[in-house]
Amino acid sequence: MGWNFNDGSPIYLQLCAVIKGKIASGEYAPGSKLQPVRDLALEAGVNPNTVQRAYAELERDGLVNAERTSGRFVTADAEKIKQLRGALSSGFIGEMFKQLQGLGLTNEEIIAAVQNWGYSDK
Amino acid sequence: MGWNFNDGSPIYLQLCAVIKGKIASGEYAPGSKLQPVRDLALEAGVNPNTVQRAYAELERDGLVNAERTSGRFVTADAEKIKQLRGALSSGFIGEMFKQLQGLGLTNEEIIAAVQNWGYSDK
Amino acid sequence: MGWNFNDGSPIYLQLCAVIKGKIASGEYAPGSKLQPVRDLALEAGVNPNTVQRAYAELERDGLVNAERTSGRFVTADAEKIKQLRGALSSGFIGEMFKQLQGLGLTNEEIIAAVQNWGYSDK
Amino acid sequence: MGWNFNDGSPIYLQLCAVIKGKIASGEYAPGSKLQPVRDLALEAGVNPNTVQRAYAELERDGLVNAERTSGRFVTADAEKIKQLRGALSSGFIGEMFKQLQGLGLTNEEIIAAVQNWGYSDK
DNA sequence: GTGGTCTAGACCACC
DNA sequence: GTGGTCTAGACCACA
Repeated sequence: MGWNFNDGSPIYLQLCAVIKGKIASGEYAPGSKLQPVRDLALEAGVNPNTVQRAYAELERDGLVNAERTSGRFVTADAEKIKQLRGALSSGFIGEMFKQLQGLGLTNEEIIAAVQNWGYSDK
Repeated sequence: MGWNFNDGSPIYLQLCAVIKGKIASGEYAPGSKLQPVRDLALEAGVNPNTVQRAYAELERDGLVNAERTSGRFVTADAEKIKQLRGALSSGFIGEMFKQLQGLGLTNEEIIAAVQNWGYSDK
Repeated sequence: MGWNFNDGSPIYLQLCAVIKGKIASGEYAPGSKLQPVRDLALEAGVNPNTVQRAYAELERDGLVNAERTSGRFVTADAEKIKQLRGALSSGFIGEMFKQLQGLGLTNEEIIAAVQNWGYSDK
Repeated sequence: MGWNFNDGSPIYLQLCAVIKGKIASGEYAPGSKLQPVRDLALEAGVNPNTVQRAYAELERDGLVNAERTSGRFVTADAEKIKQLRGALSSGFIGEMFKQLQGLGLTNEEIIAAVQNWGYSDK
């Protein structure tokens, strides 16, 4: 897997974002165990402290729970995950609206274009 | 204007993208003069050759025309600009679909979410 | 091989033209590997960037494909090469017509002269 | 008029070629007076000796005659001019055949292509 | 070792 | 002063 961090924002936030995506999509199943800090740090080529910080962030959001002796686990709370999905979706949709509004399209035009795309295209 | 280049992709392509956006949105009006290569290079803090390359790319796309001694100008061809808007819109929309499909949403759910977002507005 | 650049037009375009000729004639077979940028630069006595630019031009035309780590290859698309042959032929023929029309010959006279030349052979 | 000399061959030969073209096409009418050496040298931005040499070459070919006191004149011999036209035409046609043969076309294919071009195209 | 990008700085043609 | 081209040399990603 390619862990690339090159967009200028803090690496720990980029890590968070990627992990959130995997949780939201189910790639990291509810209740499953996350990689140990050191493993992920090695795999991603970053400092373990950076991973620690990312995990802490996710913990604060209630998306992962730390079990002192056995590692960290994705929350089993389906509601939490559903909320996360909603938040991420909202973010992507909002970003799209922002861009298209910047091009001068109205919300109505945007919605029409999205419908068009979604029904006709792959 | 903030010219930030920090996302890992080639600078000349990022320059292209930004300028395309400005042309598509009308911020750079059809037929108007673009900044001279050296000026933009100075302003963006990059080498003039890099700007040259970006402009050359846009010229190949037919979005700008170089007039040997007087500078470069945004195309006055409204059709070209319309096509550009379409292409950019499509790109943003497609990106959103890709992200949301990655989260496990169907196209129908995506469209519904977009409608929701667009009508309640941000 | 003699790489001479002395006709006033940009070197990278002359490079393009020569290489196109070799591709069209089959001297560079479809799918075969092109010389690495640095090799050709050395052989032709020009800067590697100039060769790079020529190759990029050919790539944009779809005549060569770059494989990141293993080099550039002539397209294996026979149709592309056939089109190239057509374009080059057309160019040479058009040039001849232009010259002979400039001498005051009609198209009919030109065609007759060409037939004459072609059958008696040189 | 743009007198450009940048193809690597001796300038006096390039001058000859251009002047021959003008004589053959009738732009320089039979019997008409040629520009004085110094005028042409000035206009073309070359050394008068170079023009002198070009004129001498044309004189040797019998295409211009020097009248010691009044200047040089295009030959009035229609046959000479006709021959010149033939020679130039032959040269252009031969060049085209060479190029297209180099692309792998047979003489028959070349003739067919020329007919095609001459009848259909502009 | 391959292609790809970037910089720094030069020269040219044009007007 | 404008765009266009070229050189020299550097660094990066990839494998």
